[in-house]
Order: sequence, then C-alpha cells, then structure tokens
Amino acid sequence: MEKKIFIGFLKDKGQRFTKERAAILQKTLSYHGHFDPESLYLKIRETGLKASRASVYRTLNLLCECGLIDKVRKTEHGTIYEYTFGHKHHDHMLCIMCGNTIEFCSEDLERLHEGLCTKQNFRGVNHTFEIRGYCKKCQKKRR
Amino acid sequence: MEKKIFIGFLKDKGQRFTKERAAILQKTLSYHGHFDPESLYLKIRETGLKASRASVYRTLNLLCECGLIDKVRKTEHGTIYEYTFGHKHHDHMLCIMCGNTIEFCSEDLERLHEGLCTKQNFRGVNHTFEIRGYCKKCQKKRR
DNA sequence: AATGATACTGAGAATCAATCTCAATAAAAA
DNA sequence: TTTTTATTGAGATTGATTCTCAGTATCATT
Repeated sequence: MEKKIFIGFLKDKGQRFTKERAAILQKTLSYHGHFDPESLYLKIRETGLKASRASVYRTLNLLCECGLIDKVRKTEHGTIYEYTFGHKHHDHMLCIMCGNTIEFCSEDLERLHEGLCTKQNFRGVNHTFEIRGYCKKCQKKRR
Repeated sequence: MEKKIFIGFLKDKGQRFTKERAAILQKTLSYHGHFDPESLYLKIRETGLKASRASVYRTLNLLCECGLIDKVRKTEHGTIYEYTFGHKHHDHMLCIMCGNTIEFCSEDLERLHEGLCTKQNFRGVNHTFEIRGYCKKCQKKRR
C-alpha cells in the first residue's frame, strides 16, 4: 500500500523507485513510530542493505512530501520523524527529565483545532501539540 | 523588573551582570515577540553596543533558564525565541505559504491541557500548540 | 591599592546535522 | 545500441551552535 503510493508519487514526478529507496522505505515503515535519520541509516547497514546517508536524507524528504511520514520536531540532536500514514493522529507529552514520550489521542483537541481555525479564518492542515513536564515515574524520583 | 530578575538569577549562581549581558537583555526585551539570535546580534551591533555571537548564544541560554524568554521552535534556519515573561501565554498558527505567524489565546486549550495531564498522571509544566495551514490572505492567492 | 581567585569575553576552531557537488552508474527512452 | 535522464555515494560544504583558551574585568580579602 505505502509502496504503491510512493511509487506513484515518484512516477508523477518522473523519478525512479530504486533499490536504495526501496530499502529506506522498508526500514522506515518498520518503525511504526518515532525515529531519526542516523538510526535509520545504521539499521539499513546492519541488515546488509545499502544506502548512503545522503540517500537517506534525500529519501526521507520525498517520503514527507508524499505524506507517508512527518517531521515531528527538531531537537539539538537532529530531526525526529514519524511514520504517520495509516496511523491515527495523536499528540505528545514529553518528559523533561527522562526524555520519554507519551502518545495520546484527544477528540476534544481535534474539535478545538477546528473551532480555532474557523474563528481565525485559518485553513488548518495539521497541528502539533506537545505538553512538557514530568512523567509519572519522574514525579516520584524528584523528591 | 526583568532586569532585577536576571540579576538575582545570576547572583544566585555566582555569576555577574556584565555590560554585554545588559545589552543582550535590553535588546531581547525590545522585541516583545519572536526573534532569532542572529537578528539580535545584528541589532546590538547596529546600536553601537558590543557583544559577540558567542555571548549572545550564552546569554540567551541564561535568559531561558531564568524564565524570561523561551525557545519557541527550531527551524532549518535556527532557533526562534520569544520574550514571554509578563506576556500572556498564547499559541501559534503558522502559514506554510507565507511563513506568517498568528498568535492566539484559548482558555479552552488551557483547560484541555489540564484535563489531559490529569488523565495521564502527567505533571505538565507548559505546552506548545501549533496549527499549520493557510492564512486568510494565502487562501485567496491559492486559486 | 595590591593580591589572588574567579567569572567573562571574543576570535576562531570545532562540532554536527543536513545539503550539495560531481563523476560514475544505472535505468528508461529512442 | 545509443542517447538521455535520474540516481548514487564519497567527500566537501554549509550554517547554527558550542567550545577553547588566552587575555581581561570584577570581586573579596588583606
């Protein structure tokens, strides 16, 4: 499914589905969650597949363009990507102590998104909502 | 007020309020909104004041630590800061066509923040909510 | 005022993610 | 087969940010 979308997207742009791009797509989809380009690159090498860092970066940009993945946020250590296609939209809580991420879905938030856009005459395409604070475990550790 | 806070913060850490830091603080506060380190650096030089880029970066980190300013987001062109102390918390809509930012306040969102944290046993400290899409003007341009 | 201890500064080097260059290669079209 | 065009990877480059470190400024104590 995803493969078909990607190939179609490439074809429309007169671009090719090479074995490097196939490898990058495959490993990207294997994440079902957050990942970063360097880990993806290493994962590809571990498996014996081949693709350079340059190709990884180039292909991740293509995958973003065609909507299979998204950039979640930029950190001091680089960009975090997420395999979003076919996954329900969710938002994040980020623990500023242990760095853990909690995902959650909120219908109320989706409704609020719509309401706010209507009020401001803004055509919202998507959003990110991130709550920073202390997760359950770290609240205990703190004292 | 802000100056007093910054000086107190520095004193607690056994650090000093130098003229470079004073210049950086002053120009930072003059923004009342978003800015980036390079613009700040240039603004300082224009005024005849003196501070190196290194000092700008170092001081912005201090100002974040003591809560006078915040990092809003990292972009491909660097980090966006915001002078937040004494400013009502707000969130952003970002036009992906013209790059313009719309600020808005939402009590509903604040309530939702609280509700979500309670549900997840998360102690939320702050949040960012960003809606990306097309602003009023760009919606017209698009057709 | 002199001394010693400590913090601060700026210039340039270093870091690191991300992009670019470009010659070699592969795939598609003619 | 020949021509055209897209892709690749190694390494260079970029650009934001941080680090280094020698020289300077500030503070505390005599």
